Amino acid sequence: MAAARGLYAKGVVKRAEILETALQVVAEEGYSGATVKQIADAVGLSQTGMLHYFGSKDALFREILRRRDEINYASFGDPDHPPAEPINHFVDLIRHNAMVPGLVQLYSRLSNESAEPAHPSHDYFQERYELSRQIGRTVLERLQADDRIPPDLDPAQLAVLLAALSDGLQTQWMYDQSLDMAAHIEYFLRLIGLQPEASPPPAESKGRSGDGRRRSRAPRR
Amino acid sequence: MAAARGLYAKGVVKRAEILETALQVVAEEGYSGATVKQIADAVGLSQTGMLHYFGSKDALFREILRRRDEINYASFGDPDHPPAEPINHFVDLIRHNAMVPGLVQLYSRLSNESAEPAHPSHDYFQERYELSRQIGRTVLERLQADDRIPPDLDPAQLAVLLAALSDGLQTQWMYDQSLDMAAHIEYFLRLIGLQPEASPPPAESKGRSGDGRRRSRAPRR
DNA sequence: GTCTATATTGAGATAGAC
DNA sequence: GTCTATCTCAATATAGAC
Repeated sequence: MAAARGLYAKGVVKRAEILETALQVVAEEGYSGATVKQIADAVGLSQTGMLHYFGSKDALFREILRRRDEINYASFGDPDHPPAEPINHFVDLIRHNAMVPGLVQLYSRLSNESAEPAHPSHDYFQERYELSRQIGRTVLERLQADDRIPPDLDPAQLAVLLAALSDGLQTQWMYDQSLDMAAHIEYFLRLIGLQPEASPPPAESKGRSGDGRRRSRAPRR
Repeated sequence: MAAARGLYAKGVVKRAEILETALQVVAEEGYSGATVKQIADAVGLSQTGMLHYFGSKDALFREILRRRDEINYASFGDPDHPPAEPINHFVDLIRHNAMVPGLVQLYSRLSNESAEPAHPSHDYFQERYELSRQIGRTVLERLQADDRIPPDLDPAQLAVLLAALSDGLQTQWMYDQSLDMAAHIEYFLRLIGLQPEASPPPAESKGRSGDGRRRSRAPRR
């Protein structure tokens, strides 16, 4: 009945170990280096030996991306315990992406290849998109409650736009790494009138002066 | 020396014929149906017979997308002779995309798969992105000159955002066809304060009344 | 649990006849 | 110019030994 847990302790550890290595291989070697064989070699297992832990190539790569999300959430904000300034963390995450071209490529390709309903990773990505939009919406509602973006904006629609921008900027960036993804997201945030976080609670009611809300435009690019 | 032109008249016609058929196959059968064999069957040629006109699968698919752009430009605005209202044509094009899922998928996949510098279609997409941004920038500058978007916006940055939105919305749409891509683009355009086209030139200075520029928010979704 | 070795599949490229 | 038939190649899945 161990199948109920699905994995023995040792398997769990090994699995995790494989994912860490795979993540590194992809990040370093790029998407082309991301073949089952390459990863198996890096882990020091045979192809079959490694696939045993995941079942198939698709499942393995799906898990790589899942693991990456986990790491990103940990570094850039856990959805259950959102950081103090989630919108900055989002921008940081975008900025971080520019350091790991291989992972960006892996994500872009898989998310597009899995679009067909019959694809084994279809449901994973579908849910992931729903989740991103939901997180985005929550964060934006929070900003709205804090009076940092105008009350007439629709957080749900903005969340869709942010998710689209994130994906679309990555594609353009892959063709031109001089494009500054984070700067473009920041430009968008300024467009919607995002106000900087008010310094904690200093005596003076600072940062919310009577200048309405439209601020200076983006400087870059 | 016929190689200078590269093609005989008959070849040119056949080529065009193949592309039209291929376009239909992809649009109808989806990306999965877009195998060399499937297209060759639909055209009534053998795989080799057909590939003879293009050289390779990559080149064929690249040409399919190129031909599609041609058709879209013709229907939705030629870049050399921009239509009276290019921004509406852009939105129309997005709306039109929702009618041809197979082509959207083909485009999304190829544009992501070709991101590696070594890929045969890399240059094609790289140039296509540059061109889209350039067209976008020109259109936005025009809107700015006509006082239909605020003067402090940066057309170049907005062009990048529009291209990213277009791509990113398509990806999300593939996972949820109830997402209205055109409506989201329109929402973005309202966000940046786009004013409706002034009715040609009626005596009354209408449509540019003193309401500043921020208009009502998007209604949908 | 892990390996080696093999099978299978699928696509695309090529050669040479008609 | 076009077809038939064949080849190569890569990649993943599977069978069965240790």
